Amino acid sequence: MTSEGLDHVTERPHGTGPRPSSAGAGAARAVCVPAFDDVYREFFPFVWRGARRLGVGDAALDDVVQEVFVIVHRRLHTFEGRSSLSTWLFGITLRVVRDHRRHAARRRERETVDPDSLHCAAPGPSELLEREQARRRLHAILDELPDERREVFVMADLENLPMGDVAALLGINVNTGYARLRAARQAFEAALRRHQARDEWRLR
DNA sequence: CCACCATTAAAACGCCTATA
DNA sequence: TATAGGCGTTTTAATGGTGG
Repeated sequence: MTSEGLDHVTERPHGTGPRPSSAGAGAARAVCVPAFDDVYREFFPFVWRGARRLGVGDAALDDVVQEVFVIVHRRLHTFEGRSSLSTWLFGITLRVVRDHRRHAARRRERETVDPDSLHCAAPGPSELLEREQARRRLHAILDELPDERREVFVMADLENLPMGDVAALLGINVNTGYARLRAARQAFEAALRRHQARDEWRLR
């Protein structure tokens, strides 16, 4: 589920390995800034998915993603390679989504996925249907999480960003990030069980 | 005052890698 | 191949803030 894409441009696969931001790297790092077109092509699904999972409704999704890439286009030359490109992009996505949330709240039209809509999917091939239902369920459960936990959960678990980067992006202590992630996982599992139990009950 | 929750620091654990 | 060390992650306990 991770966007591999252009991550190689900034080296470092997700997970282990020395962190590019680790102190003591006295040697100058040659930062290869990728072309905007390549970034757009490679990371559009990543940004789209991230914004969706952070709670942007279908109606505003295109605008939010567009806004992200407008900023990326403007700021790409400032990318220093201190984190991976996907982390940098997610930071921008996060700020745009938060702005969107504030405006949506002001307009009293925060967009959420109606959990009941889980059962309104149009008929089709069973596999497509199952996938669509799983996607809706995921978003319905994510909508139940508090924003702070949702952000950590989406970045760390769903997009596989390293916790150090997640914490830095959110401006929190890394252990706080882990505590939130743990709480989010527990809440997610509990919600998943609730949804499954409700489905089984309805199918009787 | 008390209970609850979030945050933080520290310790413990497990995995990976470099080296002999 | 065995082992030491590094690093990321998890767990636990302490602390502070907030609401009833």
